[in-house]
Amino acid sequence: MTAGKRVSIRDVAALAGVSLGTASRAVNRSGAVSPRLQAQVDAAIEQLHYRPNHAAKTLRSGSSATVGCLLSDVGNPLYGRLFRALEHRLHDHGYLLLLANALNDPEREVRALTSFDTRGMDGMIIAPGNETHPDVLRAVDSAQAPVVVLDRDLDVARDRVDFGHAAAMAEVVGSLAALGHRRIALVLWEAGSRPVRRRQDGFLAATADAGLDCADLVLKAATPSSPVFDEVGDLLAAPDPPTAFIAQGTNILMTTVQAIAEAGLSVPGDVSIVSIGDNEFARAHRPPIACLRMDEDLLVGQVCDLLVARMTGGYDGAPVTRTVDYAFDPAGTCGPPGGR
Amino acid sequence: MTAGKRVSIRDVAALAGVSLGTASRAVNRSGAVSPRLQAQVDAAIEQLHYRPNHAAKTLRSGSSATVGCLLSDVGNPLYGRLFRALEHRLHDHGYLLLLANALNDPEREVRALTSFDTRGMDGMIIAPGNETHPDVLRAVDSAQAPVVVLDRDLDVARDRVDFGHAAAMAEVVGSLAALGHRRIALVLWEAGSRPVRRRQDGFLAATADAGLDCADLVLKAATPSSPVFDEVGDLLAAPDPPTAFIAQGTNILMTTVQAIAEAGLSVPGDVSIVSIGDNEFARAHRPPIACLRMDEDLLVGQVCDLLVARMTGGYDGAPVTRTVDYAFDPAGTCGPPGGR
DNA sequence: CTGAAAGCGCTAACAC
DNA sequence: GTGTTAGCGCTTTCAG
Repeated sequence: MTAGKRVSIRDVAALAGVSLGTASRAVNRSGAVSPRLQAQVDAAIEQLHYRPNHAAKTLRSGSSATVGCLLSDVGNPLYGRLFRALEHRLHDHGYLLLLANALNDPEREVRALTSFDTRGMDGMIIAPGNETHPDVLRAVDSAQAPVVVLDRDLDVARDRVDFGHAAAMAEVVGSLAALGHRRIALVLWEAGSRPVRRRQDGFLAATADAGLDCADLVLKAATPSSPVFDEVGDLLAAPDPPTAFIAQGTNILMTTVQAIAEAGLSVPGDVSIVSIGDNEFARAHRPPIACLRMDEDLLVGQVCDLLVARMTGGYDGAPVTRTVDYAFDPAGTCGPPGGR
Repeated sequence: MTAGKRVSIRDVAALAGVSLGTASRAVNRSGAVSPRLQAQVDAAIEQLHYRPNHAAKTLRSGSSATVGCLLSDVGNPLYGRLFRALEHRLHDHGYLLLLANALNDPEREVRALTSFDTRGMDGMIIAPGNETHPDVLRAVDSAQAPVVVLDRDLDVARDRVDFGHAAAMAEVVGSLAALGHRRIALVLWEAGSRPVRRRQDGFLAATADAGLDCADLVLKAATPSSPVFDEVGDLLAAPDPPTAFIAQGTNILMTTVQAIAEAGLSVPGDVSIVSIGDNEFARAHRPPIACLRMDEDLLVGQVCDLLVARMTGGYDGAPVTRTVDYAFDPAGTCGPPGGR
């Protein structure tokens, strides 16, 4: 709203009666400046309402103090919370976060990646939905800045932070099997990406290990927001129905719970249920639904440590992969299979 | 990952055998360039993998092609979806969106605002939680770029887009009263900000207009994620209990529904329920919960039209305020009060 | 239609 | 400690 010409560091230097260089050093508190001159500069800044021009700084210094974040959709609370945590953490290191929702569209993913590159991001945190699309791979590969790939199987030489999906499935299945369950269902959504793939593989391996045959109990919804009401109902009405459900995502979890209730079954009396990931619904449910929990701080810490080390030159060796595991507490909605 | 010096437009010009100016015009398709030279430049771009440097462009041209977005929390799906829609729309106009979550902390809000200013945002879309904090007001007021304030009562001379909360409450209350309800409860969370304030005021006005006295039926949770299970239960157990609930936000809605079920009441047989805002839970519920719906496209359209007009100089008159109304369909969970 | 030249605001050498 | 100077890569007059 304030009119008039934009004030530059030159104006500050002039008003403070110092040189350009000293003004710059004073503004950024880089290099040593005598207390007197520092005070004069501070006063001038205050008086003129001086704000450094970020574009000029970026151009000259080569660093934008910005990290690009490519996610499929912050409309999904999981990603929303992740972004918020990343932002918080990176802010402490002096970085701002630029967010791009690519909605799993390869074109948008490429566009976001090149945009990050063009804008001179100091680093990128990415979880593209298209793990094998050549254009996406090329864009990731040719990025100038360090990249951390988040739980995706991209065939590029980049740092990664993966979720321990298989271990999590093993733990849940083991826990349910120990309670006496022999028919366990896994309900997730159809997607080509790592999390779903690994969960399914892990589930099949874990059930096989436990001597169970549950391959017919893997249910796939078309999208994360497709209701699975009818499918779960059918499963429960079929001969030899599941006595436990592992459900991924809020919507699938909700419609699974609805279908169980509709079938006249109680939780956990008749049927046990486990949510992959924590969410509001699981917490609000009575009793609270047993969850595979991801420690957000731990996750974000791993990602940021890796990225910051690269950005600050603290590490420039071969790409590394870190795995972050889920924690599981069967309390609440897991119990012995009901006597039906 | 590619090593070597960053390629500049100079390199492109040199390889294409044209001058700097022509290269720039060709790259941006600004000004007229002969087809022959255009082709040569295009070839050089391709060959060198040239990417324009955004900082330099911004510095020189004075426009960053970026819009700053200040929200309280994208972890809240409502805001997540809003951001996604804004991003989509503004992208069509050539802008990228920078997101800052301020979590209703005035310090972070000021920081985000000055950060936007420093970085030369072409525009800002803001919904600060602190509507009266002097530092926040000053920061909003002194921003260089056009600002659209989203559903907040900020005392600054800026464009605004407000939600029609009072009209929405009038419609819902009218609809419930017409069904025969005389005891209607409003459950929301304690916050100083416009949406809650306007809803409460609108509700009280609408119930008074309908000749109802429901002032004792306004329930406030401490935070959007505080369960209201017990409070709703108490309300239902009290003499002259409500026969209808209007609930704001997923978590409050869920715990309200839980409490109703726990009290042995059915929806909508005994008790009617309306959700302020659409969400996954409301959709997954059987029957689907009646919602006050905000047309996201309409909302985002209003915001972006206003902002884009300002940014492109299409409008520079006095600040304007637009109101976007909710749509309400009582189907699903609204019916006549139950015979208890 | 094309080329030459100026400079956006800042930092980082380099001298003093 | 402080001042001077040279650009970072780009757009944009201004001549031709």
